[in-house]
Amino acid sequence: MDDVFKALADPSRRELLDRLRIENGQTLGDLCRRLDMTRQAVSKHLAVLEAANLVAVVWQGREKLHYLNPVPIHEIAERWIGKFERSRLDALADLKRALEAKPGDDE
Amino acid sequence: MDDVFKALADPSRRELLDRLRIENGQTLGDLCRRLDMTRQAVSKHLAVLEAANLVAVVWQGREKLHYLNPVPIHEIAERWIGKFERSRLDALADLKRALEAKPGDDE
DNA sequence: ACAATATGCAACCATTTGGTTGCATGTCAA
DNA sequence: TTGACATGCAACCAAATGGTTGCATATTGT
Repeated sequence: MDDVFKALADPSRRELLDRLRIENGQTLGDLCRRLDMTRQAVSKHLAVLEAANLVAVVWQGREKLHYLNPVPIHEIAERWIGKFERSRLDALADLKRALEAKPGDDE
Repeated sequence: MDDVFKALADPSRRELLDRLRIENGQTLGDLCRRLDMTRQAVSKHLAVLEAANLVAVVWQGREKLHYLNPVPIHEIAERWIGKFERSRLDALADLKRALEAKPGDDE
């Protein structure tokens, strides 16, 4: 799971995922267009995304097609973010209480 | 928003958030216990979390109380992960189709 | 006043990261 | 077959990251 978080931490990689979300199954070359980076840089980013299992790859002759795999993101949403969502309002209440309590300590 | 992703990318920092979720309003010292790291290391991580607005801080004398702020995580869930959840099944279908199409190309 | 406690700040270090350039390899099309 | 195209691999580099140690500062309790 750490791989997924790490992969999502980079804006360029999130951009790549966004592009695949808009048009799935693009090649390296496709993804390079208008992405102010070298092909090799993009290639490295894609390797990270592959390692995190966020994109799957299908070779078609000399072309490598990249497909978005939404499963890991879904799992993070379910298992990790979900936890925080559940305690969200409690945490906000704690915060509010703490912020109100201290400054007016001197009554 | 990038700050939030970057902050969430580190396991130690997610651990810290987890601890605050379990018990909100802990001090630096509290958070250091059983966290195999120097106080300064923990302090740096907390600084990153503060910068990302994921924890809020209330000074109480010489103690610094840390409170979880769930808002940024909520926003990411809503605005970013939500997008991918929405196109989730389509992407899975694309993937499946691509995987099935190529290997059995030779019919 | 003073010692203990809770924290901050700065310098330093090793490793990782994001990027580059150069060259090699495999596939398609004429 | 041969040239153009799509990609991979490796070396290299600067900057960011995660961690340390040492010292400074502020607050508390006796």
